[in-house]
Amino acid sequence: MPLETLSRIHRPPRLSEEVSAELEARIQRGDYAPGAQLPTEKVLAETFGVSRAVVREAIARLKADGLIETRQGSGAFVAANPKSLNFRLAPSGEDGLLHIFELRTMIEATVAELAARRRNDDDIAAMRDALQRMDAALAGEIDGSEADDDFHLAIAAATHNQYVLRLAEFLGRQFSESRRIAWVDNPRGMESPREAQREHYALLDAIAAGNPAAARQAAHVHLRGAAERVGIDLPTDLGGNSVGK
Amino acid sequence: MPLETLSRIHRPPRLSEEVSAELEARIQRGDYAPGAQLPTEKVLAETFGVSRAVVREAIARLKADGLIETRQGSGAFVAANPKSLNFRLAPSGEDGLLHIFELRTMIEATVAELAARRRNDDDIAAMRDALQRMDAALAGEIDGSEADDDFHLAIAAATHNQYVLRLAEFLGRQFSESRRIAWVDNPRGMESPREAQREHYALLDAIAAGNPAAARQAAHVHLRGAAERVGIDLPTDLGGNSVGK
DNA sequence: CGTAGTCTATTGTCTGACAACCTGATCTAT
DNA sequence: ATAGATCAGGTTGTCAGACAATAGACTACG
Repeated sequence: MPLETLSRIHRPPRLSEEVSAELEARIQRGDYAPGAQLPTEKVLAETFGVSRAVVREAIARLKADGLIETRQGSGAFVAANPKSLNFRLAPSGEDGLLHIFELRTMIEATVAELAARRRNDDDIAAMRDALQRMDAALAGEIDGSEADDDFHLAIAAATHNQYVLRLAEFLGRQFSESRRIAWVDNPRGMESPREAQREHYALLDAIAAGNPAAARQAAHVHLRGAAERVGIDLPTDLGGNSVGK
Repeated sequence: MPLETLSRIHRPPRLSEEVSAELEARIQRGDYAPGAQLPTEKVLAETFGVSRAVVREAIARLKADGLIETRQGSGAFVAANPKSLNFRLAPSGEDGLLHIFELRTMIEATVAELAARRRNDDDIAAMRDALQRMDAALAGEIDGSEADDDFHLAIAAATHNQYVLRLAEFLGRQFSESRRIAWVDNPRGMESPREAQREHYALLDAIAAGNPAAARQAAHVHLRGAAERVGIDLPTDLGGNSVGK
């Protein structure tokens, strides 16, 4: 058995993926300028030595990513704006984590405020359930991060706006990534989840009471606390803190 | 030319898109549980009454989105975590556009508030430049949407938070999509860009003056105006409107 | 009981063809 | 001569059928 076979174990050949990767590289490299027309599928197939079906799948993938768009009868074109089409949060630079916490604070405070105005009994029940599962996790010393996510998603769901919920889901995934990073940098922060849980209940109470200002404030307190637990001091100019004054 | 042709202008039929949308709906609805095996391409093709090539393209798209994964010789399976891994804004349902405007209002108001606290002279100059280019576009009856985007991005940049800026860029692209859809549904909205421009200058003034509450308020007024111009009445519970009281 | 070989089902790829559509050139009528 | 209609070629979208590559199950044999 040649070594090549072994290497293929974790690198199974997918022609369409190779083609789409090559095309993406050419676009990012600027070989095909934004708005320019790509070679025809026929030409691309001959260029890469594959069938037109493979080229079509590769193009379909790039089309799904928003990098190119096709017009029947006309051709395929590089998207006008091939900037960062994917939104990923990778903490980079001195203020990376700080800026991520700022963003999260802004979003969650606004979401909490709206949730306080629109929540119904079912929404509150979902939040309370998540927190109780987190209590159980706390008592059993097991992982409660999933219940934590569920709590924040329940708040977003309480806005009764599908796009707010989807943005919260999207950002939640990105944040859980940075949360892991913050955790390895400062494991101490994970030792005081009970403090976070108190803040969670304060936030729940404000939303349940239908007090938008208090909900916004509680979200700020929680996020500020979460930031401090990983050694970050949030600036005071994010708004919301002055609401209670 | 039949009316049907006109309606197709903003609803071109794409079989693969219909199939992928239907499959995605079924997955989100839970018809296919996470980790479960999908019907074979052959079966799906017969079910939808299309060719296998169409089904393959639909699957390729969902695969690119991370919703499903395929194994040659085995089958296609729903991803273990079939939440919306990608964040797309496609207005769907009765309140689609309304909810999108709500989200945009929440984000932009918060961003404007922070920008009012952190902007420096360069930031203000960038905003003013974008608005002046929009004035020129207005006078020449040409497209000013790019300058519009630049203005909103300049506000996001004034927060001096890289992630806020990137989120604004990301959402801006998604919004420009829905803006086109809103435009074909209600072209009248584009006939009063001067009104929007006045709101822009009010927003700029508030940010330049360093007045966070006024900036938040101005952002709300602007977004409410933009929504009204396409025939949407935003609810009054989004916050911000009570700041001035 | 276990193992190797076989067999079948499924996805990946190829080929060829036709349909739908766009673009530009040509033609025609005013 | 100009504007609109018509036509031809090219491009993407879709279809149909076939074979290759792979995975899983089944069977026969030791």
